[in-house]
Amino acid sequence: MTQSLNDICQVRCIHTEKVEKARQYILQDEIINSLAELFKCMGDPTRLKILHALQQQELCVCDLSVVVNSSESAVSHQLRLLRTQKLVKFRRDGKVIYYSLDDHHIGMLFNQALEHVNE
Amino acid sequence: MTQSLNDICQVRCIHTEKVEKARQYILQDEIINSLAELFKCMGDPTRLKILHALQQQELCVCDLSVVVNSSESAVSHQLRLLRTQKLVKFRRDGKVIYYSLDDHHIGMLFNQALEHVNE
DNA sequence: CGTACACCTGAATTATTGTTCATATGTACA
DNA sequence: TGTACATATGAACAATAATTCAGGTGTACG
Repeated sequence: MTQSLNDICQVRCIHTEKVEKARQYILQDEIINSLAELFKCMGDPTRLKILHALQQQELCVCDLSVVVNSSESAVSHQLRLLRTQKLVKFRRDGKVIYYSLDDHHIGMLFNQALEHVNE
Repeated sequence: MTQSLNDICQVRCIHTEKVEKARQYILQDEIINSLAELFKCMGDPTRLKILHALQQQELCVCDLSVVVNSSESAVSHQLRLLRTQKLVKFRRDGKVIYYSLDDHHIGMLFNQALEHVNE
């Protein structure tokens, strides 16, 4: 798991104690990667617009493409990503597929980020 | 600002009322782009590791590169990005430059995201 | 059935991004 | 002033990602 002090490269490291302290605080790569995936998902204007629109109400692909001003194909591709990351869910009603947010944390992340931006 | 119903492409749009409602909810592109920039910043494992380490304590570039297991140059490049986005700040002490988080929202975003991942 | 329509998918293309390497700053200290 | 060291930077390269285009599902309804 956590490497000991002895394993730390002594050449580059300046503050050995601080580095050791930081090492014990490190998150597993698996967790870091999941977090990065999540943030990456929200790091694209088109996807953000989609998520924000879905925060208000469920929408079909067709409507979404109009609202976010992108092609249906592009929106569909992005929705697949968002689906994979469990950010959105969908229900089928005949030919139409309605998308909605899958997790209330997304909205909170969105608002939290807004506070950072508005400073 | 907000376009009226008449401006909506009637061909692609299915649910006119829902689309109109969504249009009134739309955020300015400027805001969306700022948000996307912020999330994009947090959408990379190396940068996330950096941010997480800085959540605990301030660290110099040298230490950071050891902690996140990346080259000093790579870390320096990433830090510049984080600096530009006002996610981290720094202070100089002789030859050494110490970095720390610039905004408490970052930590909250981090924790909020963790909750989404842990489900 | 077969046509229409909402949506999905894969390949291709172009744009963006992360890292490396070589070199440049800037500070301390002899 | 000159050397050492911490950090920054620019160019180059490889990897990733967003969009478009051309077709492929799946459902409804005549």
